[in-house]
Formats: sequence, structure tokens, C-alpha cells
Amino acid sequence: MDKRLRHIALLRCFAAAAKYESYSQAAQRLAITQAAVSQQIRSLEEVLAVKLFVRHGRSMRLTPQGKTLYQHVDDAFTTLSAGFDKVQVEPAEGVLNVTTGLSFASIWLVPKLWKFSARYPDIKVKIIVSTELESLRYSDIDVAIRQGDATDHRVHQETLFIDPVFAVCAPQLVETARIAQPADLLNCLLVEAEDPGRFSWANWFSLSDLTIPRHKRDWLEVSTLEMGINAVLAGQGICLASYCLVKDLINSGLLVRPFPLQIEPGQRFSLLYDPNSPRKPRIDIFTDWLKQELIDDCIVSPSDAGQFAR
Amino acid sequence: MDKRLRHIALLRCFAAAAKYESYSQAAQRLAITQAAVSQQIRSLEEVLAVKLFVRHGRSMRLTPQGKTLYQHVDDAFTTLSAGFDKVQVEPAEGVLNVTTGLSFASIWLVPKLWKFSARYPDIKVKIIVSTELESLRYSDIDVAIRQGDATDHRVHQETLFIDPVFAVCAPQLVETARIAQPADLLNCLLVEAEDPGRFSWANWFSLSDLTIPRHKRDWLEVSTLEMGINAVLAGQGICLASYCLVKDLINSGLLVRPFPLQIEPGQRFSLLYDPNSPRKPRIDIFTDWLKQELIDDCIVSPSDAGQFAR
DNA sequence: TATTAATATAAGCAAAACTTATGGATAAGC
DNA sequence: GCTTATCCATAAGTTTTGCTTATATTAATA
Repeated sequence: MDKRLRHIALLRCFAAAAKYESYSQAAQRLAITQAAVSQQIRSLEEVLAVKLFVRHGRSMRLTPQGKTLYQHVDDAFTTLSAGFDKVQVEPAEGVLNVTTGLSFASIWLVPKLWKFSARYPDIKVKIIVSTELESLRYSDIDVAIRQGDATDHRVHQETLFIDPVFAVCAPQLVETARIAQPADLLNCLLVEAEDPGRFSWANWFSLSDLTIPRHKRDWLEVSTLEMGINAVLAGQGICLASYCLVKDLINSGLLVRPFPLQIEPGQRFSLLYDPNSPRKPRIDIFTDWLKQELIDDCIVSPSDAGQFAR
Repeated sequence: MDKRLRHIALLRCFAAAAKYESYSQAAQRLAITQAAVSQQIRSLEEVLAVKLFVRHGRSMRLTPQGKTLYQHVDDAFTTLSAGFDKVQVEPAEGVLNVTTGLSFASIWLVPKLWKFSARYPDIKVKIIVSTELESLRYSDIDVAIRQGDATDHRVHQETLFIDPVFAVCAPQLVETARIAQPADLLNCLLVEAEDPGRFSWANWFSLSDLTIPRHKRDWLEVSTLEMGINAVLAGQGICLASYCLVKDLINSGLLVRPFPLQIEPGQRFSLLYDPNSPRKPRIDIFTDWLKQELIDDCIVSPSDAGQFAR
């Protein structure tokens, strides 16, 4: 065996840096630090006694040798991936790691998971609460349910549903605060999640050409929407929430929606998984069930289900 | 990038074990322990969640998946090796690491090296004294000059010369010890290297149908032949040495060869190098010079030079 | 049945792969 | 021309991986 193959571990960083001609992008993609990439490539250059990159301003250009090697490495990696794919189809039974945000997990998914377990007793679903976007590719996470558009185009992603976001509060607050029109909410305690982005109260009021006064003091910032909803359930103010999280509470009369006014487009929930995962059969079973459950729960209408393949 | 490529370092052991269907042979070939191979393959099986080997008596059979993966890994490694070859032709100038035993290094090679340096000032030769056989493939050693047949058929090897081995002593000892026939040597101090193999005094005497008496006490064991030759130069006994090491000393009259009797076949000196080395141009220059020097020094006759390609 | 050969496993050590902190070089903006 | 931002390089420290050693287990052979 070729002794140079002792150093193949170095080639991963090389391939990523060669692809982007940027050590930091390589580092980002590999979920390691730029310094690690720099040192690994230096090691490879020493081992092979070949200059693979030259600095060009703030980027790294491949040398002719670097280009040659990259072609071979890319081909070799493709061959290996194909090999892994061929040997790695796992049976349907086993563990499945599912990640999603706290609110969706605790309010929607976990309360329904007994249905999945009852139907597929051989698949043990573990819920991992996280909002980290990159963890899917470099961890044991099998399925991610994320708010917003995911940016990792290396994995399969699709829109599960786009959820309307609107104001909700406890029914008694409508009476006590005399809420009749949107402007009346300016007199209420506004509950808002950290970093709401488009789904902020400022944006919601602007739909009615209203602005929040600068001196507004009765404001509650919460770290998760779940917290916000719990606060509102207890009669504490009013918050903006996406439909799936409050649907049951509204239907049971614990919360009301004072106005039909909603932020458009709504909150996108995306489904992501690695199509090359050895647990693909298991992932398929879970995601199929998930999609059906969304339809059964009237979060997704059957006609919207056609969107699933994105 | 495929996250499974994080684990490519494990594939080297896998490929070796797959080729031989034997962990110990893989270990031997890779110059590591069997336990390391076993653990690396176990790790790979865990990471891929695929059984790659099954025990079959005292060997390890590849599973169907193992066979599939091996094909891909072998192809990928071939691709990588080709890539390395393409980028790795080094220029002729630079460092060259040469390993040989102490005696040949100090007595023959080093005293002549000035000629090489004068002729090729851009090549810096480093002499590394070692008798270790496997180091050539898994180190920075470029050229090895070894006594005996090398066993590593993964590298280029050829016979440089076969050196007669005979008895030598200081001239005055012939007179003082009255050495007239082989049996007279039994009364002298016999100097012998550690582990002489075929080139032992016992073997030399047997050529004259003599045996060393069991009670012989005046015996000197030395760890290298160089030491032995130095002892003999100082008048201390008589030792068996190969021609190249004593040629100059005999020609200058410092040592004599009391008898034409020599052990047949003589001591084989082999030349070894890695034909895939990035320093092949440098290796070629050095080995060409070496061969010519052996001819110039009358160690090899010009007619024997045809043997060089082995 | 005892011995030998081969792999499996646990514990410990060494080497490799990282991270953090900081410096140097370059590009972009003012 | 200076400042700020971006990117890689390097040193030192930490963590993880890859080994080694020792021993256990399994299977073949005499």
C-alpha cells in the first residue's frame, strides 16, 4: 500500500479549501476553525512536498499541482461516497434523532409522538432541542424541523407548511382591555420573542399603519415563543404566534385571536434530512408520518400537501 | 462534503485487512500492531453501522458489504495514488536520506561521499545508520543499502554486489602466532560480530573440516564489524570480514589475508528504494553514482555491473 | 488435551487534530 | 493616508484519535 495514504485524513480539508479557494469557507463547511484548516493544509504540503495553494490577496489560489490533486481527490471521494451508499442502507428499525426548536417540540410534536411510537414501535424517536442550522450534516441528527429557509443545500430540504402568524391573548383580556381594534393593543403588554425578525410587533402594527410609541414600557421579551404563549395563557398581555402552536388552545377557548390580521407570508417550517443517511428508510417512515399528522391536525390542508416535495 | 468522509483515515486498515483477509498480515504490512487494525476496523464498522468482516476460523472473511466497499476503497486509493504521483515529482536538488549499516557507512561510504557532493553540490546526502528493514517504506528514508536479501517486495531492490568474506589480521600476528594453516588460527583470539549467521568462525573452520574446541576461551564478540576490524588493526586477533570493508586496509598493508579461503556465497549487499518516491530523480542520481563508485573501487567488476538491474 | 495461531478487548501512552489567541497581510471604506 | 474589516499564519494548549502492551477468547492443529 502506498505510504502516502497514511495522510489521507488531511485530504478532507484540502478538498474543501480547494473547492471554495478559501480556508474560512472550508472551515465553515467542515464545522471546524480556519486555523485547523490552515494547519492541515500546511501538513499536507509538507508531507507531499508540494505547494498546493498560493495566496492571492485574501483568497488562496490553487497551484497547478493543487488543481491536479483536487481532481483526483474529488474523484476518489466520489468513489468512496458511492461505496458508503452501497453498503449503508440500514433497516427501518432503530433510533431516529429529530431536532427542532423548543416551541414546536413541546407544543406540537412531543404531544403527538405517542401516535408515532404506537404505530412504529421499532423506531425510537429522540427529540433534540436545538436551533443550530449546521448540526444536521456533522452530527447524528437525522431529521431537522426548522423555522425559516434552511441554507444548507447539501441536504434534502422541503417546506412543510407556511404558518400564519397573528395576535393571540386570553379571552378575558379582550374584555378587560376593551380590545376592539388594532390600536387598542398599544395599551396592552406586548409579549415578543427574542429576535423575531419579520414576526415582530412593529411589523404587525405597520399592517394597520400604526407604530409603537417609543416610550412604550409594558413590553415582555421572552427567549422562546413557548414562554410567550404560557405568559399569554396566564392573562399576561398579548403575543404574536404561529398557528400550529396555538391552534389547540384557540379551539379549546383558552386563547382568542382578536383580529384576523396576520403577517404575510407566515412562518415557514422546513423539513431537512441527509438523503445519504444510512437511516434513510427510518427517516422516510418518520417524515411520511409527520406530513400526514400535519394534514390530520389541519395545519396543512390536503391541497397544500402537494407542496411537500418542494 | 459527505460527512462520512470524516472517517477516511480508518479505511487504510480496512483496505489492508480486506486485501489479505487477515488482520495480522494487514498489521505487518502497515507496520502497526494487530490490535490497532482490529480496533480501527471495529470503529469503521461502528461508524458505518455495517458488518464488514466475519470471523471464519482463524481468518476474517469479507461480508458482501465488505467486498463492495473494498472495491470502492481500492479504486479510490488508486485514484489518490495517481494524483500524488502526478503532483509529486520533485526536482533533482534537495535532501536525500540514505540508510545503511554502521560498518559499510563508516568504512566505505562516508569516506567516498565527498566525491558525490563535489559532483552534485545541490544534493545533500544524509547518512542514517540503521539495520532496520521496514523503515524504508514508512519513513523519510530514500535509499537503503542492506546486507542480505531484503524481504520487502513493495520497493525496488537489486543486488549491488556479493562480497567475499574471509579472515583478516594484522601482518605481525602472522609471524608472532606462526600462522601457516587454518588450524593455527584456533590458537588465536577470534573476533566475531554479533549474530554473524553464515559468516561465523564455526562455518569458516568447517570449510577446512575443523571445529572450534568447546573450551576455547580467547574469543571476542563485537556488536559491529567495524569494531572488530579496529580490534584486528590494533593487533588483537583475527576476524572475518567482507572484502569492501578491508580492501583499502589490505592494499595499504595494514591488514593481511592469511588464507585465500572464503565463505561462499559471500555477503550480499542490496540496494533498495521506493520507486514511487517524489525524490526519484534524486535517488537515481545517487544510485547511479554509487554503482559507478563500486566499479571504480574494484568492488564490482565492470562485467558484474550487468547484474545491477537484478 | 495441550499447544499454537489468530482476533478481541481494556487500559494506557503518544501523536494527530483540533481550539484559542494573536499577528501579519491585504482589501475596502472614509 | 488612515482605519476598519477580512482572511490566512502561527504558537501554545487541549481534546481526540491512533496506536501499543497485556491479556482474554476463539479456532485449528498435533
